[in-house]
Amino acid sequence: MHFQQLTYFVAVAETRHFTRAAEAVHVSQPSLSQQIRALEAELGADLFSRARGNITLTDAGEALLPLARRILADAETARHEVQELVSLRRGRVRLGATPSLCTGLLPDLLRAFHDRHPGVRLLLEEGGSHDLVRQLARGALDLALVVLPLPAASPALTTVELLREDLVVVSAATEPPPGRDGSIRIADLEGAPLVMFRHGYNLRELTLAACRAEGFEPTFTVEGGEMDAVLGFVRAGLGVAVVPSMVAARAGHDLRRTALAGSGLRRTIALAHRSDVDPPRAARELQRMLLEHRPVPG
Amino acid sequence: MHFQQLTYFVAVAETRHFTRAAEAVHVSQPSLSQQIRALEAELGADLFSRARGNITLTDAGEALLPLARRILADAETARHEVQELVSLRRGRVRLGATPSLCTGLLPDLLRAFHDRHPGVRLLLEEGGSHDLVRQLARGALDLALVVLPLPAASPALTTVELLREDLVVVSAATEPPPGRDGSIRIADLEGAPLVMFRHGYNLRELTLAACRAEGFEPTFTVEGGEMDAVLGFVRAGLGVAVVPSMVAARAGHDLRRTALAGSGLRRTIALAHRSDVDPPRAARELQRMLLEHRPVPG
DNA sequence: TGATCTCCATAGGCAGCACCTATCAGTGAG
DNA sequence: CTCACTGATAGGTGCTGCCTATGGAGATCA
Repeated sequence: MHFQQLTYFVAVAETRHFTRAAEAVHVSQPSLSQQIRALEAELGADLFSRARGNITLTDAGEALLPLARRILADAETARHEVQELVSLRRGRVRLGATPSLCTGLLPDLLRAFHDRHPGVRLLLEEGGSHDLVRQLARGALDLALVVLPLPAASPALTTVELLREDLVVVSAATEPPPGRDGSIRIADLEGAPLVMFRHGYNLRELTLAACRAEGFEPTFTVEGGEMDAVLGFVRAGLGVAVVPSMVAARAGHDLRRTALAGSGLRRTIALAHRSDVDPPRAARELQRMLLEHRPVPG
Repeated sequence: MHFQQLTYFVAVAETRHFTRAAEAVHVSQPSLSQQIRALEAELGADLFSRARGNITLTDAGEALLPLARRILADAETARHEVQELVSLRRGRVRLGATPSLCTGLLPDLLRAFHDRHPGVRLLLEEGGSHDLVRQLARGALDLALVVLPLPAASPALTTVELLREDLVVVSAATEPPPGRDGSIRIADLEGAPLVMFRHGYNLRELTLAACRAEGFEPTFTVEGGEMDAVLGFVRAGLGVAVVPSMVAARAGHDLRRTALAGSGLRRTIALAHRSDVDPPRAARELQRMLLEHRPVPG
C-alpha cells in the first residue's frame, strides 16, 4: 500500500471517473489505472465496479474510503506539524539560568525572542549552576546560562563564552560612599559590613574567594537572601554587597555603584548545552539571538 | 513519504537503535538509515539526534511519532476491514423478494446462509416485482428474487432462472374438495368462490390471465390480502385460492391441496441483479448458495 | 595508549517498479 | 456505420530502494 495509491483511489472515488481523476492528480490515466489495480490486488478485493460511464465503489471500496481519507489527512498534518516546528511557528525552549542572570540579562532577550517567535513557549528554570548542569545532562533543559567555571565535572557539555561581567560594590545612596575616589579595592572590604547571598550563589563563592586571596575573611551583617533581598538590605543601609554590574545598573538611583579598583572582580557567563545532541531548532534560534545581541563583551 | 519510511521511523523510535530497528523490520541497516534520511530530507527536519549510543527523538520526531503510529494503524485497519468483507466475516446483502417467496423459499435459505456467515447482515426488502426491479436499478438492492417475466422494461438486469413452480389450489380441509378425482381444471374455477391477493401480487395477474384465457372472469369472495391473510380466509372456508405449491406445502394440515390438471399453471422464479456491476461478495455468495440448494427445478 | 568492538554513514551495483506514450477494445451517440 | 469517449494493455525507460562491502568515530578494555 502506498500513499500515491490511496491518493489515486480517493480521486477516483470522488470523480467517479478514471480519466478525470488522473488529470486531477497529475498522472497519466494508465498509471492511475495500474496503481488502482495494484492496490486492489494487494487488498484482494475490487474497489470499484467499472461500469461503463458509471464507476462506483464496491463495498470494499466503501470500507476503504474513510480510512484512506484519514491516512492522507494524517500525512498532511504530519508534514504541517513538522513544518511549524522548523519555521518556529511552534516549539519550546527549556532554558536554565542562574538567578542573577534571570533578572539581569534575560528579560530583554526573552522579550525580543517572544516578539519574533510568539508561538514558541519559553520554559525558564531558575537555579544554581550545579543544578542547571545536571538538568542539562538529564535532557530536562535545552540550554542554560551558567557562570564559568562550571562546578561539577561537566558531562559532555559544550559551553560558549558569552560575556565577562565586572562585579561592582553597591551601597545605599543615603550612606557615605565606600572606598576612595569613587573606587574601591577588595582589601577595603575587610571589616566592612557585607550583605551576602545564600549558599549556592556563584557570587558568594566568587566574593569569598577574592577576599581570602587578599588574606581576610569578610564580615557579613546579613546573609542568605536572594538577589532582590540582598539589594533591599543594601538599600536599607545594612551594608554593601558585591553584585554583577548588570544587576547594579538596573537597581535604581537609591543604590550607589562603586567600581572595584585594579584587576577588579569579574565573572564569565556562558551558554551551555549538551554536546551529544543538537538542541531543538527553537533553542538554537535563542542561542543565536543571544550571541548576536550579546551586551558589550569583555 | 512512504509507509515503509514510517515503519522504519517508528521502529527506530521504539528501539532507539538503528541496527536493532533494521533487524526488527527485516531490512539491512544501511537501507533503514537511508530511508530515515530520505524522510528527514522530505520533511525538512531531523527526526533523531544521533548521539553515539543514545539515539533520541528530536522535537520534530516527537511531533511525528503519534501521527506515524496512527497512520500505520489505519493502514492495518484498512487491510483488515477489506479482508473481513472478502472472507464474508462481515458484510451486507440487500435482498429483495416478492411476498410469496419470502414465506416460501427464503426462510430455510437465509437460515443456512446466516449459519455459515453469521457476520453478514441480511436486509430483506419485500415488495412487488416492479418495485424490486426499480430498486435494483437504483442500486438500493444487491439481489432480488422475482417472478418472470419482469414487468417493466428491465434496465440492464441479468436474471438467472431459478425454478419453475406449479401453482395449486388450496381449500379448507373442512370443506368438500373442489374439482374431480383429486385434481382440478382452470375451467372448474368459473363461479367458484376465490380468495384473491391484493393488487400488485404477481399471483393475482397470473391467475386472472389464466381464467380469462379460459373465457371467464373469476368470482372473488374476498380480495386484497397478503399471503397469510389469504390462507387464513381459505382456512375459514371463505373460498379457495391459487397459490404456489411451495407455499401450499407449508400451510399445514387444515388446508387441502389440489393440483391443477393438464398443463396446469406455473410461474418462473428468477434471481436478478444489475448487469453493469458485480454484486458484492456476500451477495454473490448468497446467489451461489441459492443456485446450489435450489429446490427441484422444473 | 593502542587494539578491538560497536554502530551509524557512505559507496557502488542491481533489480523492481512507477511512469510515460502508443494503442486496443468496448460502448453509446449522431 | 462512424466517431467520440473511456478504461485496459503493451513496451520502454529512469528512478530509487535494496543489497553487500567498507569507512570512521566513539566506547571499552588490557
